Amino acid sequence: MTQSDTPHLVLVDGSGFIFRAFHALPPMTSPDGVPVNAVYGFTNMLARMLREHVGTHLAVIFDAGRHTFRSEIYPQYKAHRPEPPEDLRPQFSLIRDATRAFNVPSIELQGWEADDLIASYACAVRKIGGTCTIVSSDKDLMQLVGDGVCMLDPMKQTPIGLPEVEKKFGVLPEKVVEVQALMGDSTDNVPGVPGIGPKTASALINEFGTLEAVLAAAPDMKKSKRRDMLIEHAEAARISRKLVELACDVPLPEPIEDLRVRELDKLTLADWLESMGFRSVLSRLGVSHPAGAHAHRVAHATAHASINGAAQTAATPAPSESTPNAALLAAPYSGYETVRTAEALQKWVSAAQEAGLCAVDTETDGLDPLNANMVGLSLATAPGKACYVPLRHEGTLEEPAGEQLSVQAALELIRPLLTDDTTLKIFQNAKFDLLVFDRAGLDYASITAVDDTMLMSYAQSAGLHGQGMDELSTLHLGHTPISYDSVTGTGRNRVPFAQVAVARATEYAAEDADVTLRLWHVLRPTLRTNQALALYEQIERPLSPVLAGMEKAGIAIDRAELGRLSEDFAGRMAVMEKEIHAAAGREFNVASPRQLGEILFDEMGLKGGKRGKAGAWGTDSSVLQDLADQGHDLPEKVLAWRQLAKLKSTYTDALLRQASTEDRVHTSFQMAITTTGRLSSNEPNLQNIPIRTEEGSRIRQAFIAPKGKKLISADYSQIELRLLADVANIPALREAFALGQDIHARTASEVFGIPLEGMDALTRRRAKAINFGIIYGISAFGLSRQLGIPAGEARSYIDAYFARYPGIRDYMERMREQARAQGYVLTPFGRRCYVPTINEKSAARRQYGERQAINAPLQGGAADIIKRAMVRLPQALKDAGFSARMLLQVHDELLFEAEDHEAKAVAALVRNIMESAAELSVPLVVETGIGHNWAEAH
DNA sequence: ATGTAAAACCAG
DNA sequence: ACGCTGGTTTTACATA
Repeated sequence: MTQSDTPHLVLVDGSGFIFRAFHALPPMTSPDGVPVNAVYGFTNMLARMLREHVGTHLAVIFDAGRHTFRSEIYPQYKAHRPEPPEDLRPQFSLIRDATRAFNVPSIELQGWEADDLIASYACAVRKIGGTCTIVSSDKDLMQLVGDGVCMLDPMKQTPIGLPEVEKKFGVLPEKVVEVQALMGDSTDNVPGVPGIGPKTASALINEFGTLEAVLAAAPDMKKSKRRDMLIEHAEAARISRKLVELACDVPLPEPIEDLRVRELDKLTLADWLESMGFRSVLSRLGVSHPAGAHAHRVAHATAHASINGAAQTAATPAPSESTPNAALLAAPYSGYETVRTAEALQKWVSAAQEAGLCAVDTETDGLDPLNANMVGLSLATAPGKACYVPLRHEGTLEEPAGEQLSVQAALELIRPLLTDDTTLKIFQNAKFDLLVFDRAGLDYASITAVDDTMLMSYAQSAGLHGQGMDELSTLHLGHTPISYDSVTGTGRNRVPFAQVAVARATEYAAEDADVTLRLWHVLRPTLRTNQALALYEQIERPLSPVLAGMEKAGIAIDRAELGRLSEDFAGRMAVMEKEIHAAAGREFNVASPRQLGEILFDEMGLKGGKRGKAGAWGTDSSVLQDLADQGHDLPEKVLAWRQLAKLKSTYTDALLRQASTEDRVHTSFQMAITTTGRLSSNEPNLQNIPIRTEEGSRIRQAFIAPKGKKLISADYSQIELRLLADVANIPALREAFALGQDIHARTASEVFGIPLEGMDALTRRRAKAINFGIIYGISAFGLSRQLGIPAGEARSYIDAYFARYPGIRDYMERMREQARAQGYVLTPFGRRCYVPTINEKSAARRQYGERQAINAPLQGGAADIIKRAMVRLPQALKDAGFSARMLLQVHDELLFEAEDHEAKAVAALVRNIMESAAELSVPLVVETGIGHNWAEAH
């Protein structure tokens, strides 16, 4: 080591590092079975510090004990900290072993936090003219940055200097304590001033300079909640400042000169690394190592753990990484034509037909295609070559819209193009434009030869990124199109598209068509290379006009009945509200969970409250139900009130508002939202109409068939479990389905070893919960909570389940492996479901990714199957001579409207088509029902 | 005034 | 952190 006059002291925040590494790294164990992931991360980091010899002096600083001067002045300080997790506890002493093995001094001092020691060493080294690097990402240490002191993020290996501190706190390091005093810190229980967050705090400090100056200025501020809070909580802020300010004058347990970087004792180090199984560290250090054991990672850990992140698995290149050809990138996104005459439009139509393809886009005065009017349309025939046809622009006195074709005239000119099945029409989200044309007078069903870039992208990248045009353009073309907001303005400056100047509208709208066309050129080849062509051509693309028809049809509601329900709910809520206020002892907003929490747990002093992330009391239904079960009156009443409030606001009132003058509600199905291939429904969401409670089912009764007709419901029975039996190839489950047995009872019989005959309800319920749990990627914790049994018991159920059905465990592991290796899993029909979080460092997020990977093929496979049936059904109904219409899809259920006299025959046909939509190793079973309303049919 | 996050709860 | 996939409403708060 070189001697140097100006020491450079590296201080490693050992305590901070342990927690961060523990949560960031996958679980792993040493050869003798002790969890060591945090130790491994620490060892790697320390090795790196020594290898890159960033400093002349080095020490690792630890916390010592829980009691410090901070808990003296504020007993709640860090009081809510839970005990460290079980897997972390044995690692604390191992990390101290690591410092010894590396011959690095470790320093701690009773009564002081590591942060204070670090601050004191930093001050001391600065005083003697040296420099200091603090290896930590703890924001509390950022106040020390500057003047020879900098920080280094130990995981990301990125420096934290003045710019980073300023970005984080909005002020320079010397003002950080002032900001922290105002904003507080919930993780350490530093109170701060309520209602003041990072933004407000830094704004105040930048204005007044110090906490004291802010507090002094508070009484003169304009009257506001903020002013009152500053005055009321001034003392809390002063205490907070004392809590966050680090002590610079702690006596140094080791003089700085003793911290000079020491020689490694390679044998000691190699021995220790060997005992921990850290062979990779050994070889990286260039220390010769004896042959032997290596780190054994537990079953669920990725094999690519590394704090450098160097060995991340690479997902298969997404379509985004394909290189668009040069012509696509070269043509400018400008120079578009405004089309104002029949002749000009005719020329564009001819050009499109000559090219054999074009992109089409419509502009409207609204986002609901069933109520929006066409304001203009655009065509693109080649990259960079596009036009806009204004139709309903209004213009102003200074800037008249100029000559425009009528909607009628334009439609007649473009009809031959749209109905020409030798010219491909490319849309981004075709369903929307189809319905816009339909409303304008051009039957959507007559539009042929359609491609949809949104669906082309979704079919190969669900879950990887959004499928909006702007996002796809930025991703694949490297070009960000003009935003809609910049054209129409936002907030109260927003104008309808019809009032946008035609020249500006042309730049925007023609570009959209141009971008759509270019996206097609990029996505078309990748559909094949990503093996998504069949999925797109046979499922997604043909489904689009089917959904358009369903949205257009809508479903009839019983307006009078919904009105009565609303009244009924309102009346009962009013009574309950009075009772609730009486029981609470004062009036409050029953709809406010926060106020309710204060009443229950602060004022009434009830026990059993849990605080959420933001520190607010949790008052969800499980909490209230627990309190009700203890005999408390108020929580039970609130539960009942909430149920009615939900039903009224979300369903009865909203449906009455949304229904058309013909008393039908028209949902919108989103085709490219979910990560699994499911549809979603919104405005209104008709996929979550209540059914599970008595009150809720009254709302379903208000969805009706018009006079002379019936509703028919057809739903797949246990489709996801059938897929599981098929995909995981579980003989017992397959047999049960083949025999038409009660699948949950059969599971109970297999797993608990009791006869199928006379199965008791409780045991069956447990088996059912496990079956569903498997589909969702179960944990013992989750199952225990679901069933209200101890976690240990739940664990033993799961073990018994896996012992009986080892194929399911294999399936789960296969999906985890696939997701890790490729970044996605596949449904049985080849749909890719990306799982972007699968290789994350945080254990929680990674496990979430693993559950997604297990669930997606089942949920997505079911979505594929019902979509296949939906694509076939309209034609099948028509071919059979039925006038019946498909109205809704609810994931495993389809709802139809049919003439009274054909209802039974329609139900039989529907069942047939749905059951034959896929050929699995287990039968698909569909149950149908017929009724005057949805509740009856289901 | 307008936008957004968090909490709560509806469905499969 | 705590089983998967969604959407809507409300409150509470930050920002224009």
